[in-house]
Amino acid sequence: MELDERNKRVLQAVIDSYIANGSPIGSNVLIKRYDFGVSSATVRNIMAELEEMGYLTHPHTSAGRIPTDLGYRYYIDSLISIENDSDDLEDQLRQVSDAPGLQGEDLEGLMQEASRFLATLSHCAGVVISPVEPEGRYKHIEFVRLRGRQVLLIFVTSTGMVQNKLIDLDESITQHDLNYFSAYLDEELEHWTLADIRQRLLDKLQEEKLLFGRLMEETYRASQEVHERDAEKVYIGGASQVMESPEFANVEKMRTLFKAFEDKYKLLKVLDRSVAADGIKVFIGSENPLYEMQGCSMVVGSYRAGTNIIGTLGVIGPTRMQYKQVIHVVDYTARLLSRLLGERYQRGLDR
Amino acid sequence: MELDERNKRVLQAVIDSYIANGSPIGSNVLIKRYDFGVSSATVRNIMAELEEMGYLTHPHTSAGRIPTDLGYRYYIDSLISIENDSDDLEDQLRQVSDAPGLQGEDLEGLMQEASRFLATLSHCAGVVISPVEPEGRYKHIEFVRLRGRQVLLIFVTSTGMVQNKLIDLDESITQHDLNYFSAYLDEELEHWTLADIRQRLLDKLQEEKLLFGRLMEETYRASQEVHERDAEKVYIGGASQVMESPEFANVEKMRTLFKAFEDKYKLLKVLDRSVAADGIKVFIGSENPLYEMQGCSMVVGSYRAGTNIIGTLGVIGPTRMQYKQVIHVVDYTARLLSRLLGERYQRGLDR
DNA sequence: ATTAGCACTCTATGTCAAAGAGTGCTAATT
DNA sequence: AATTAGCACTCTTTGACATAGAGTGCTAAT
Repeated sequence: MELDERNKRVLQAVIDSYIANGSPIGSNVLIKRYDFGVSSATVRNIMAELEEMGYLTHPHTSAGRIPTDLGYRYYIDSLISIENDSDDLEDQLRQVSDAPGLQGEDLEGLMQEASRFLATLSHCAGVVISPVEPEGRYKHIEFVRLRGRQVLLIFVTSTGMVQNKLIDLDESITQHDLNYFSAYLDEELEHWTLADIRQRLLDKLQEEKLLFGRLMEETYRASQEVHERDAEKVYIGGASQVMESPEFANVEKMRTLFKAFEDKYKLLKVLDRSVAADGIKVFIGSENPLYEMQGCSMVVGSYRAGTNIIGTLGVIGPTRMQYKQVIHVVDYTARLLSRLLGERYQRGLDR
Repeated sequence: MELDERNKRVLQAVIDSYIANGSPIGSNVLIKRYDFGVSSATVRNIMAELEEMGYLTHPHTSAGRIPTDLGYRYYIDSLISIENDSDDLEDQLRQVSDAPGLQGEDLEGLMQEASRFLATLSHCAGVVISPVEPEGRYKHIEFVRLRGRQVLLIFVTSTGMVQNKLIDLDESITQHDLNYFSAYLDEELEHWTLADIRQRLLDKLQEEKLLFGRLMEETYRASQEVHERDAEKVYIGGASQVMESPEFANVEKMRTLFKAFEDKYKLLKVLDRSVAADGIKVFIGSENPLYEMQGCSMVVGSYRAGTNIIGTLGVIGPTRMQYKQVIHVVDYTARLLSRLLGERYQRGLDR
């Protein structure tokens, strides 16, 4: 699959041009816009060659060429240079990332803001998955008696994540007893990892069928739920951006995409799985792991706390997107989010 | 604006028919489908009359009639009978509302589920605004020392709402001191309403510039934030449903609508304001308080805890929607949500 | 190996006619 | 006086057809 220099240049020109204008591009237009030093007939031959290799195609005989998914693949792997970005974009990035909202305290707000940030700068839908906290360990459980048999359970991890659950007991219990039980759990569970405490609770539960049996049981169940519910959340921002691009003039296509957006769980799985490794990944059209999105492309990256990858983010848009810019935006946002969350996690450390 | 019985029947027939089929309806089709006991010519005269009164219009001379917004208004106010619903819908409602998801513990999940419930049954986008809790009173504040100068503040109301905030102190503080301060606050603030405790904290803050000055200050700030952040949230479910209806084949129109969906704050204001009163409200086309939605209709209602209205919910869809069914669905969902939340609030009471 | 030239293909656009749906008016009927 | 039959008129939709334009692919010449 080696392409000589000239063929590469033609392929690049076709794809650049198609990305910019969205219309199939023919040999005449091509030599007018780019200077290859050869005639249109030669370009035609080259294009035919590229088509045979699977990088280009044309919608019908008398139309110009457009890239195939394979063509885009080659383009991204070998042809685009990430370095020479327009300063324009760089400025815009810095400007927008200084705006308020990204600085806010609220994790939820930050996620939402980040997804919107991605969307506005990439003109695609922005997707951010909230961080998992691999460092999280048991810190504290608090029980608050609300009314009668209703008790609020509050679960705190060492990273400051808080989850709560309402439980109904069979019989009333005093706040004093609750405090006692809480102190007991704190002692037994301190510093254990989130994964481990469930087992430990289970052990305790079987070991001693004591006064707090029922409460213990509920605590166990809660810890399980906390584990499940804390499963990462998916934030989608600026979905309406994708409606801008003419490829989605077809309403049916768009509906499929938006349906996929609504099934956040599926999206989560796909995004989570696909970004085990480092760096930015691009899924083009049919490469897309989600069937509903095979007409789209996805550019995804990951953000981290220290050395650990703690979350995923990216954009979803038409296959014909400005890959160069979008890759840069995703990369930038990933770093930005890493920094912002890093601040958050580090801030309280002893200095 | 009095219409005689026959005119009413014709208007109703036209609107019913248009809602069902989406195509303008002419005099011939009308007399074939409904039996008025008069000829098409007479019906034509009646239609012309209705048009002059502003209830009907036609897209061009040789097309049939379609309802105007005013026509829909009259239809909803005077012509549709809510009672005689199809048993079909009733069955469907009961069936879907028994499904899991609506029973879950998580408030956030419940809201999301409810919005989806509305969407699937109405074939419109479902909107639910999370409840404000007028009954909420101070219950407990817990401080958890995470690392060094970082302290997690957890705020609990009597209704079981939990909010948390991370604060950075200037100097380290022991968990023991934090517990002391927490106990102090519990004593000082117990049973006060959420609105009042902020003032009370402020008083305390000025009164005693003691050891906990900084902590108190942060607590005050947190209480303020909690108040603001707890502002109702907007949940939109099944937005892709509206793409089904042919009136949104126009992508530009759809984009406007989806942009409006993204600006949840605006949506919140409008929905909140419009449902001060009781019962179901319908906004038709240009009646819509949101400019971006003037091509749409909104059916909104409110849900309650006891006698207090605590939240709003509804659907947004094309002006040509199945009002009768949709109104019923919104009403049903409002009651359902009232019941589910009622259970939640009541469950812990002493029995 | 490159290129000029040309036949060929397919789309996009515009025009035209015919069919169909529906109206509004008039004159006749009840 | 209200209703109706009848008819001319209007406007959209559809399909057929011609034309212009863009672009290819092939062949033969360079």
